Amino acid sequence: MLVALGVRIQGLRHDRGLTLQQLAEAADVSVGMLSSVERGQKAPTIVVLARIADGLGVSLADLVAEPEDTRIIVRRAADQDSVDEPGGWRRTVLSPVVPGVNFEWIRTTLPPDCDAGRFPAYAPGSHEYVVVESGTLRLTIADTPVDLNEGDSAYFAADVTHGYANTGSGPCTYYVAALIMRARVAQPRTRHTSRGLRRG
Amino acid sequence: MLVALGVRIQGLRHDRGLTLQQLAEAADVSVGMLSSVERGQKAPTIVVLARIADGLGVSLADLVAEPEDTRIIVRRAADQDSVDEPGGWRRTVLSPVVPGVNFEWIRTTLPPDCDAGRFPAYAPGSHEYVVVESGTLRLTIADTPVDLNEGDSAYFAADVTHGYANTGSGPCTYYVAALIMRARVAQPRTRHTSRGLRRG
DNA sequence: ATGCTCGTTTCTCTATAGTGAAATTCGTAG
DNA sequence: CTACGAATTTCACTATAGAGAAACGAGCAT
Repeated sequence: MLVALGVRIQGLRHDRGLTLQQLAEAADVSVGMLSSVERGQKAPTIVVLARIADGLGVSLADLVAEPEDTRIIVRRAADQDSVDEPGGWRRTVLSPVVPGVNFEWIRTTLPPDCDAGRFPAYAPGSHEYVVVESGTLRLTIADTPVDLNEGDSAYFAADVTHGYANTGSGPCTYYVAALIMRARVAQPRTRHTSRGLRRG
Repeated sequence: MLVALGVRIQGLRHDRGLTLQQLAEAADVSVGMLSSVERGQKAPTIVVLARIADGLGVSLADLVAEPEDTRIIVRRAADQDSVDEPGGWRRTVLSPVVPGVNFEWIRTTLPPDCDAGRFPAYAPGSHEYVVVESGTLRLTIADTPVDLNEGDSAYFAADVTHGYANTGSGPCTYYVAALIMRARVAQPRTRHTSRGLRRG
């Protein structure tokens, strides 16, 4: 875990063509410390890690996030998951499942006067973007209703319950792009970290 | 900066109804340390911060990410930036600018046989998603061309040069959703410089 | 009040993060 | 092969993170 962070930092440094001392100066961290961190031999405090991130021009969150590996994924129209829900509405998932990325892109068509129901609150930091292609969509964020017409777009923080409904007399088609943060709920506690035997 | 992290941790702990000792046990961290961290009196190393994040059931990246403040942003169709480029193609930016979120959602229409040109490589970790609404789109990732027809969607890592072109005889309309990572190039220390994002 | 429990803070002490400079490796030129 | 400059690693030392337990303080019952 430490070495992974180290190689990640080193990779970013090499990408920018920086030497240890250059980055050390830019990040206001000693060269030796930087070297140790890159090789996973020392665990930096968040303050120095934040300085390193700043020196690299990335956010601290970016540094600790797992790196991306997949390169190109194409989903043909025929391969896309189209779900015809009982209520007469149709959803098409446009985005592929990419490990480490919590992005979903969905095209939905609702028949006239149809309520797609409410969705639960996602973890803090989740966002959703909506664009209406045709028709009228009533978006309800927590308890606040917003009416969107053709061409309107909206953004909202998705950490509250939210619902979609077609309030018009014709069908309504809209796109939803969602960045969902994952939040694990109180796992039975991993015991793989039985630290405490190294203290004398 | 440290106190901000502290109150954030404390808030998450209170949300879960945990006491210092409960979280300390769940996170395998001493109570005193946890207390100090919550009040910003000590700077934890990433290993203990990772354990704390684990105990809270959130990812390390979630912990260090700035909290979201904006709640709902609506952009009416009339307010959206529609740019008619010289080449005869039209771009509409659907996503609003949200601080801290590097997400852009754009609808583009290209006239027949039009090349929208190539875009530079973004920072590692950047992604793009594409959906073709109508027509035929030739996507070029690095040197790999991919042809997308109506309804096809694609994902690719945007840290290489990439281009869009309409190779068909009719107009082509497509959506691009982009998560762009920011990367600064070796500035002379501190001072958070701007972050200019733009996307075609 | 007195005693009890729960939650938090403070205390002591050891392990280690972090610095600055010397030592080492590694190209590359002479 | 030797010399030299740049990049990285090792070394000695100081500051502090982190564990463990004691001390503090707020309810709450008797």
